[in-house]
Amino acid sequence: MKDNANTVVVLDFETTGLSPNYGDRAIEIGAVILENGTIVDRFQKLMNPGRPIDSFIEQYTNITNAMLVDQNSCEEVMTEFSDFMGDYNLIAHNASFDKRFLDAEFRRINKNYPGKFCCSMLVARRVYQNAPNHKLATLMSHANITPTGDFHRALADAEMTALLWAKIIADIKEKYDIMHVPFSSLVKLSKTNKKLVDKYLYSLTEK
DNA sequence: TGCCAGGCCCTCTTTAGGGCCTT
Repeated sequence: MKDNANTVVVLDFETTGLSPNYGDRAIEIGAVILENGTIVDRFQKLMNPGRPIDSFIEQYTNITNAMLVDQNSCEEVMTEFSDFMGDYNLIAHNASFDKRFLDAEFRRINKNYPGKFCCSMLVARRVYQNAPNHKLATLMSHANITPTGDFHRALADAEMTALLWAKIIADIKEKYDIMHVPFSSLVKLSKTNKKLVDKYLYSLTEK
C-alpha cells in the first residue's frame, strides 16, 4: 500500500437515494486516477439498479430511467470498477457517503479493497475554514478552480474533487513549506480539531 | 423531494439537539 498522496483514486457515485441500508443502489460511478496533481486516467459507467429511479433523482442528476434501462447491472459495472481502482487510496467529497455505497455494492459481489478513504470535505473544512460553506461547487469557486463539467454527474464531480484535492495539497505545501504530504497525514488532518490545524501542519514542517 | 441515513461538528454539550454534506 502506498502511503502517499501522489497517486490516489478520486471517485463519486450517483445513487437512487441516500441510504444503501434502506435499499438504495448506485446508478453511476465516475472516478479518476490523480497522479502528482494530474488526472491520468478516467472511469465512468452508468448502471441499472434494477428498479426505476424517482423524479427527484432524474432532475438532480439528469440521469433518466430511459438512460439506465439498457445499462449493465451494478454487479457487472462494480466488478469492472474494482479492476480500475486497484489498491490505491481513495478520495471522495463527503467520503462517508461514497464509502457506504462502495462497501454495499462490493459486498454484493464479494469484493474487498485494501485502500483507505480520505474525505476532501473534512480536509477542506480545516484548510479552507473561511469558505462560505463546504459543498463541492462552493469550494471550487472559493479555490478559484474552473468547473470541468456539470455538477451532480459522477465523472465531472470526481474530476472536480480531484482538482480540489490537488489544490488543497498545493496550498498546504506552500503555506506550511512542506515538501511531501503523506496520505496518512491528510487522513489525520481530516480528524484534527479545527483550532489545532495550524499546529498540526507546522509539526509536519519540522520533520 | 421529504423526512426514509449517517458521520461530523458546534454549542445554550457530554444523560442532547440540530445544521452541514452526500443522493
